[in-house]
Amino acid sequence: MEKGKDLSKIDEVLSQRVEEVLPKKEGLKKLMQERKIRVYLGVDPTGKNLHLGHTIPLRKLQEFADLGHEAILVMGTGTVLAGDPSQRESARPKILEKEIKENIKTWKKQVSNILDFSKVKIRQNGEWLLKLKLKDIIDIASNVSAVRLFQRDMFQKRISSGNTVWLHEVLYPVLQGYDSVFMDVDLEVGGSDQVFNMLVGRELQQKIRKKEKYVLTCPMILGTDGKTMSKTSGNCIWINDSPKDKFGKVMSVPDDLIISYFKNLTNVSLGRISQHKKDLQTGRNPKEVKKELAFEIVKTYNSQREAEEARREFEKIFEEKQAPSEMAEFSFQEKKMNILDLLVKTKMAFSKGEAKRLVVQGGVRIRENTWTDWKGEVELTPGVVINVGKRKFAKIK
RNA sequence: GGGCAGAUGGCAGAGCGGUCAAUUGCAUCAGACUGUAAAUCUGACGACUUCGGUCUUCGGGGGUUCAAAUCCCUCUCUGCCCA
Repeated sequence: MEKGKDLSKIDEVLSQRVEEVLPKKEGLKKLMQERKIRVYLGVDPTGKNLHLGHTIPLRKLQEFADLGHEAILVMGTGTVLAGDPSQRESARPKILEKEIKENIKTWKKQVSNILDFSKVKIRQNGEWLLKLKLKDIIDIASNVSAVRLFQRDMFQKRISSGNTVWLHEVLYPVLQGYDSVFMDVDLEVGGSDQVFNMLVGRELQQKIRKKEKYVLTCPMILGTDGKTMSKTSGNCIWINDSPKDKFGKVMSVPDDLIISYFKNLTNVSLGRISQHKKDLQTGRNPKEVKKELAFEIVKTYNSQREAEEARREFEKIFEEKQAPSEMAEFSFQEKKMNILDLLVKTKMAFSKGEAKRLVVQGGVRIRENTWTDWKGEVELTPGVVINVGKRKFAKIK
């Protein structure tokens, strides 16, 4: 049997890392057995970086491609101009064309570890959205109820708190929905925050082309502080983060997210994950499980080798409290220097005031001994290691 | 077109003539503790300083006053409501 039509494979793709399939999983399953389907994932190039949450639908898209279906990644060069209002308490700031181009460039690089571009096509929806004439837009819009667009949670919240909703924001789902029609897709995948937008596309497809479009939503991942991962809250683990940072950030994630991270962000088998779950319940040190998670994540998004290095560094610095193997080095003409000046010059403090604070609070160590005299002079012998807090290190050359 | 509200430190948001370098929350940083960069607790959080202080900050400009984030004028910007 062709692997694309293997029922158990189809089942797997439609259930693992999937929140729900609308309107019904059965119909899509049947369709996938009958023929090659066209599936797409849309992303708006709003920022420079992608975080781990974005990887879930991206990987899902690749899975469809691997089964031999036609997968398209759409860069929202048209929709980004309207700005997706989903989960937004205020309108997005306008974006410049230059930024859009740069974002697309860096995004391609970032997803290249996840998507196989020989199987996944990339398109830009500006290609068709920006060519629409007023008449086209009116035609499309006549298929969507304005009341429905306004009923969205976020809009209601804004209205009741005295904020406004802009017309272009209301238009957003309509534009995104038209992507489905233009490309004539059978399925759209996206994060569960996208259900509304994706369903508008389904409705348009039904009304304009008289065809069914399925919608598959992926779970959203929570960030390092246990709240929804989002740029503005600064709780993201970025694809671009260095292996060391990624490892550390995963270690700082709340314990009860461990299993969900395993499921959604790694390739670890379900059997192994349920073993981890049992271990956690029976009192195994969550730190150990989390270290394994961090290792897996770095391995998935970077490489096995980098994962091993990151783990070693982590153990060294935080468990054995040793200095990292690599640190910034500084060389000076002077033989001695005031501790405050030294901290500022080695960029471990932004100002002398901050440097003083760090010294007084006992956060500064020189040669592993806490240095408390903020008026003191430090001898700049080569090889001396200065560290501030747990994470900042510098060495005299 | 009419009416009204507002602009304060990274963000949110108090203050409404002196005791304001500016309450508080979040974020951040350090310390203690720990299993982690978790949680919790403690402290810090404009700059400079001979550690006594000094200087620059509350949208821009001007003014009143011994004294202004706070009052007046003006400019710029933003939001809401009605039409």
